[in-house]
Order: sequence, then structure tokens, then C-alpha cells
Amino acid sequence: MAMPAATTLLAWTRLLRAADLASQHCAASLRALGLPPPEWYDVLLAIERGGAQRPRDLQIALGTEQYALSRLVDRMVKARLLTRVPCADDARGHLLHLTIEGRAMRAAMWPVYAEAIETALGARVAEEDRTALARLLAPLAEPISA
Amino acid sequence: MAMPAATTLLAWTRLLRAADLASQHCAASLRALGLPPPEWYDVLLAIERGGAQRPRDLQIALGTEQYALSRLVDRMVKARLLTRVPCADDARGHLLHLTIEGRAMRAAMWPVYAEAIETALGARVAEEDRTALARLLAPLAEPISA
DNA sequence: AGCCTTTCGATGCGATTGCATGGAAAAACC
DNA sequence: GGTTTTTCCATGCAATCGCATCGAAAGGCT
Repeated sequence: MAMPAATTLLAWTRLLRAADLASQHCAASLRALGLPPPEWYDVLLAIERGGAQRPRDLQIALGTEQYALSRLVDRMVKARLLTRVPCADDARGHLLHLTIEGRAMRAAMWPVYAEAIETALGARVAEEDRTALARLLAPLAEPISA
Repeated sequence: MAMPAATTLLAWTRLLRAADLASQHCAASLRALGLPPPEWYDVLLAIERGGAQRPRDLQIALGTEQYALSRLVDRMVKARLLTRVPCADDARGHLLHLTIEGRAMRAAMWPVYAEAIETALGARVAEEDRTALARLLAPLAEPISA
């Protein structure tokens, strides 16, 4: 295998490092206030926006592994943020609904989450650079070998 | 807390998704051939390039948590890729040396690692876009709140 | 209908992570 | 030189992850 181009290696290392720093910062911000980790927010938001959904749909939307989501939901149900409701037209699955507390938790997390995003990304890259960044990252945010 | 700008949110989600897909792909490629995960490669490369180093130096260079590196080194020593050599001028620490097998392992991993990088990034973004991407990511790859 | 394949979701188990802490040597301070 | 603070690295413990696999229901096919 030939060496990837220098620009590829540079972009690779910075991409991974940047994402790691960003997500670490976000997780740390939430944790510092005793709030759940970012994945919880993503689940809560997806359901609040899209309505009750099946685990499979969330799994695809969020890009998580099947077993990871299954257990994440377990924890969130245990925390009373979500409920599993048997699915009428498919006895294998169920619909995930937000509870009142789930809705409240999402609202409580948002300011912290938003602040973290702003600190980690918004405040560090100019508006037009963020636009360019989003455009350049678009193909990479699609499943590989598609 | 105000809502971050739309461009910030878009860049945020794509950044995290892109990095996740890329690192997953890389880890999966190595695993499929029975090779160790990417972090092992990074450690092996850092030592091969920089010579024997102390855990602390690697920790900074690689951006890992202290305990994570400590245990990673444990595993690599157990796998006979690294040796811990007492440090002459500082009895607290030690120097990490590559073994012959460590050197061989890095060489064995490289083609697979390189191929994965190329597939996940090189082949999906044009040369000039990779350059732009690396430039835009530069500030984000620096520790936050610096 | 009866069988085969696919999809949905959960889970056992071993490996890894993250937090907090511990212990020991070095550095700084007085 | 003795004391306090800081740095370096390891580790106990609980939580989480990742892989593989399983059970059950759907869907397809003949």
C-alpha cells in the first residue's frame, strides 16, 4: 500500500483530534453539572422532533450500533426519561416515547450543550469558515463506500 | 444560552459524524485482519519516530488520558511490543522502548491503516479540498480554551 | 399452509473506559 | 534540611463497550 498523500494524513489527524477534543469538551461540560452525556441529548432531541420512534429508526438516525442504542435506551428508561410502548403493528418492537421528565431533561441540557458547542466550535471558527467546513465535511459524514 | 448559529450546528454534527465514521472504518479494517486497534499504531509510530519516551510525553503527544495510556502500555507490554525500562534520572518513571516485534507490528499495521485512511478520507475528498479541510481544522485540533 | 430468510431487539461475557484515588519520587519553598 | 506541593504513573471499582449470539416475529417463496 502506498503512502496516502501528505494532505490526507494531515486532514486525517486533525479531523480525529478536533472531533475528540470537541466531544470531550461537551461531555465534560454536561458532566460538570451532573447532567447526562451528550448521547442522551441526541436521543431526547430526535424523539422530541420526530415523535415516538422505534429503536431501529433512532439507530439509523443517530448512527449508533444496535446494541449500544438498546442499552442506552435501557438506561434512559430506568432514568424515567423514556418509555417503551408495545408496537401495535409489529410485535417484535416498540415505540419510544418521551416522558415529561424526558422533555424537561432535554430542555435542561440544551443550554449547556449549546454553550459547549459554541465554545468548542462556534467561537473558534469564523462564520464563513464554518460554512466551508460544513461543506467539506459533508461527503465524510455519509456512510463509507456508499 | 442562545442558540448557536446554524452553520455552527451543521459543522458540529458533521464533524462528529465524519470522525466517528472514519475511525470506525479504520478500527474495523485492522480488526478484520486480526491486527490491534489504531491507538496501538499511534503509540508504536510515536516511539519509532521519537525514540524511547516516557509515558507522560506520549500522553501529551497523543492527547490521551493518563490512565488510558497507562493501561494501553500495559497491554502492549504484555503483547511484547514494548518494554518499560527504568528511567535513570527519574525514579518515578520509565522509558518505553520498542521491541523487535513492536517494530514489526507497526510495519504490518501500516498498509492496512494507510488503506483505511485512503478509503475513508483520501478517496472521498479532492486534493485541494483536503488542503482546505486541514487548514480549517487546524484551530480545532488545538486544546480548547488556549 | 409450511418453510426459509430477514429484521428487530436484547443480552452474556470479556475487554475497555472513566473517575477517583493511591503511593512514591521530585521540585519548590522556607 | 525539613516540609509542602507538584509531577508521574498505577489501579480499584463501577459503568460502558464490542462482539457474538439468541429468541421471536415478519416477510417471501413455493
